[in-house]
Amino acid sequence: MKVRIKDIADRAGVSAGTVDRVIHNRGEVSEKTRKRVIGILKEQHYEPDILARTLASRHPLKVAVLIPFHTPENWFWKKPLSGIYDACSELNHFKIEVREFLYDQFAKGDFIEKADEGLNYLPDAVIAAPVYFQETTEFFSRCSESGIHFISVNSNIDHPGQLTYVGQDSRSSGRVAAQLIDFGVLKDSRILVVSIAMDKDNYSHILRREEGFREFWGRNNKASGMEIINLSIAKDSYPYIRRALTETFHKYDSIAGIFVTNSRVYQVAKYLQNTSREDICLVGYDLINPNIKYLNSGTIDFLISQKPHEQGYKALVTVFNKLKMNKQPSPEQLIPIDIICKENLCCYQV
Amino acid sequence: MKVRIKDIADRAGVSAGTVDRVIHNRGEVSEKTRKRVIGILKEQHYEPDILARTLASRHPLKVAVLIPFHTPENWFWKKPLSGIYDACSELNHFKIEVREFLYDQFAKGDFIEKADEGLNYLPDAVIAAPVYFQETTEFFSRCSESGIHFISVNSNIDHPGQLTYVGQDSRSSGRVAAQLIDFGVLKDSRILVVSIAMDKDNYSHILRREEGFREFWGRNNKASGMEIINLSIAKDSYPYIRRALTETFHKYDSIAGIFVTNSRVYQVAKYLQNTSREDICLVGYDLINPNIKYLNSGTIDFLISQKPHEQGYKALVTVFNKLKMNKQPSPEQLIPIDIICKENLCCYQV
DNA sequence: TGTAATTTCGTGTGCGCACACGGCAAAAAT
DNA sequence: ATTTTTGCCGTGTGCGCACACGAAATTACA
Repeated sequence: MKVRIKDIADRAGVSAGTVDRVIHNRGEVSEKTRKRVIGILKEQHYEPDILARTLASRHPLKVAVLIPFHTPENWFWKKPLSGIYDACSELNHFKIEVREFLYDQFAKGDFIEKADEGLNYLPDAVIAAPVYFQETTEFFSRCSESGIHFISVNSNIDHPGQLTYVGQDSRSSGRVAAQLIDFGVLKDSRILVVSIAMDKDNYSHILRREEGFREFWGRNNKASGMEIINLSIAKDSYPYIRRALTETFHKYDSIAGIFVTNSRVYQVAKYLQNTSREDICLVGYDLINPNIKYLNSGTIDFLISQKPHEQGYKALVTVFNKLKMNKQPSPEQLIPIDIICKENLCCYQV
Repeated sequence: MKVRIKDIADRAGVSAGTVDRVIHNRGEVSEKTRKRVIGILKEQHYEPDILARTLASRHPLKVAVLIPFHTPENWFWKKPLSGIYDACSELNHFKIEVREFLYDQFAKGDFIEKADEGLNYLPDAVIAAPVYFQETTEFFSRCSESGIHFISVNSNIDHPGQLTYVGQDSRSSGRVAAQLIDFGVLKDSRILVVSIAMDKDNYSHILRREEGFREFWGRNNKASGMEIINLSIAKDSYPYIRRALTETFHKYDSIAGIFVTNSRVYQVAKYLQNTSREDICLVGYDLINPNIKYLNSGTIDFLISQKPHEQGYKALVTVFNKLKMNKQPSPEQLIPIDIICKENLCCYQV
C-alpha cells in the first residue's frame, strides 16, 4: 500500500541512504543512479511520511512574522498575530517555530531594520504585511534569492514567486456594502460615503472599497438614481467628525444611507445617535468593541469583518501545508466577506 | 523541554514498559508503582507525542458515519459527507478510517439496521444525524456502554455523554432572516412566512426558524406593526405552490416580504418572477443551484447557509482532536449563520 | 604499479512510542 | 521440597525517516 524509502531502494537496487540523498538533493550520488532513483520515485508516487519525517528531523520549521506591532490605540494587528499563534499551537506537534519581527507601521526605517533581522533569523518562510510597497518588494526579492518562501497578508503586493496572498477582496466588500444599503433604502436616495483618517496600512483597501461601492450601481443599475456623496474627514477626533457631518447634513438633506469605509464607523454612529438619526442605514467595517456596541443598539445596521484572525491563521496553515505537506496553495486565498448584523453577531465573536 | 516516557520512567525508578502499561491501563502493574507513576505523569505534565504514537501504532482510528444517504432529489446529505472526507484527507497521515453507514431517512427500520452495522464495525467514534429521536437515543446509549464516542450533527439530541453537537442555531437563523426582511421593508408591512413540504430531517429546524423569526419583532419591536402571515404548503410541486401563493396574494394585498423556511425558496422566486413581483423582499435557506440562480437574478435577496460541508468537516476534526489529541471540545459547536447575497456569493462557493 | 585523493554508496543509530516476549521473583499448588 | 502458577517488570524490536560515519569503488597522481 504505502511506498517507503526502503521500497524505492529495493527497486532501484540501492540502499535507503542513497534514496535519501536523492530526495534531499544532498549530492554524493552518481548521476546515473540519481536518474534511476528519481524515475522510480515518480513511478511509485512516493510520498514521504510526515510523521516519521518530523519525528526524525531535528530542525524546526522556522517562520518569521513581519507585521506592524499593535498598540492600545491601534489594535488592528493584534488579531492576525493571535491567529498565527492559534494555528501554531494546533500544529504544535510538527515542530514549528514562530518568531515575531514587529515594526512601526509609520516608520519606514523600522520596517527595513526588522526585515533585516527577519532575514538574519534564517527562516524557512516569512509572513509579511506589505505596508511599504517598495521596501517590501525589495525584501521579497531578497527572500526569493535566499530560497525563503514568503506570503503577504492583508494587502497584496503580488510579488513573483509569492507563495500566496491571504486577505479580503476589498472591491467585493465595497459592493456588498452597496448591496446592503441599496436593500435598506428607497430608490432615488442620497447616500454618503465617509472616509475617516485613512491609516497607512489600509489606504489601498479603502480606495478599492470605494471603487466597489460605486461599481455596484454602475454595473447593475445605471438608472437607479442613487446620488452618492463623498466625505473625507482627515482627523479621527469626534469634534472634528461632528463638524464635518453637520456641515454635510446641512448641505444635503434626506441622506438615507451612510457607508463608512473603515472601522471608524462608531464615530458616525455616535453622531447619528446624538442627532436622532438612527433610521439612516449605516454600514461599516470591523468587529471592534465600539462598533459592536452600536450594532447592538441598532444604530449600525451591518458590519463587514476583515477577519484578521483568520488571515493570520490561514497564513500559517498555508506555510505548513507547503513546507511540510508539500501542498501548493492557490495563489490567492480570499477571506469570505461576512455580513454581521445584530442577530448573527454572537456566532462570530470568538 | 519535552517530557518523554523514558523521563517518567527514570523518575519513577521503573522501565519505560511499565510506564507504558500505566498509560494504557493494560494492567500487570502493582498498585503501588501505578500510583507513583501516575503521580509523576501529572506532576511532569506528560503529553504523548502524537507523531511517534501514530507512527508506532498499528490500529487506525475508526469512525462510523451514520447519516441519511443522498439521492438526486435529496441532495442535502451529500455535503456533510464530503466535508467529512475532506477533513479525513487532511488528517490522512494520522491513520483515520471512515466508514459510511447511510440509511434511508424515511425508513425507521433501515436506520436501526444501519445503526447495528455501525456498532458491529467496532468504531472508536460515531458521527450521527439524529433523524429518529427515540431510536437515536437508544443507539447513543449503546455507544455509551461500549465506550464509543458519539457526536450528533445537524440537529441536536443532547444525549448525556455526547462529545459535541455540530450544527446551526436554527432559532438565531430565523431571527437573522427577520432582521434582514425588517431592514428591507417599510414599517407596518405584511410579511409572509412560507413552509413548503417540510422534510423529516429538517422538521424541528423549521419550527425553530419560525419561532426565531417571530421572536425578532416580539422582543425588539412590539409596536412595529408588522403583520406576519403563515402559509404552509404541503407538496413541493410548482403548480401546487403557485395556486397556494395566488390565493394568498389574492387574500392579502401589499405583501412586502417573504421568508421561506427551507431550501424551496426557489419555487417562490419562480412565482415572483413569473408574476413580476421581484420587488418583494425574499429570504430563504441554502446555497443550492436553483436558489443561486435566483440570487444572481435579484429575485432572492438573501440566502442563509446551513453550511452542511462545514458541519461534516468540523465533526470529524472534533473526533480527531478528542481521540488523538485528547482535546475536549465545547459541548456545542454552532456554525456561524452566514448571510449570502449576490455580491458576496463568490467567496462562499467551494 | 602503487598510493593518495575523491567519489559513491551502505550501515547504523536515534526520534518517541506501542507492543510482544521473556525473566524473575513470590505465591500457590502438588 | 519441588514444580507450577501468577504477578510484576525489563528488554527488544519496529514504525518511516534523517543524518553521521565509515567502507568500498573509482579516479588521480606519482
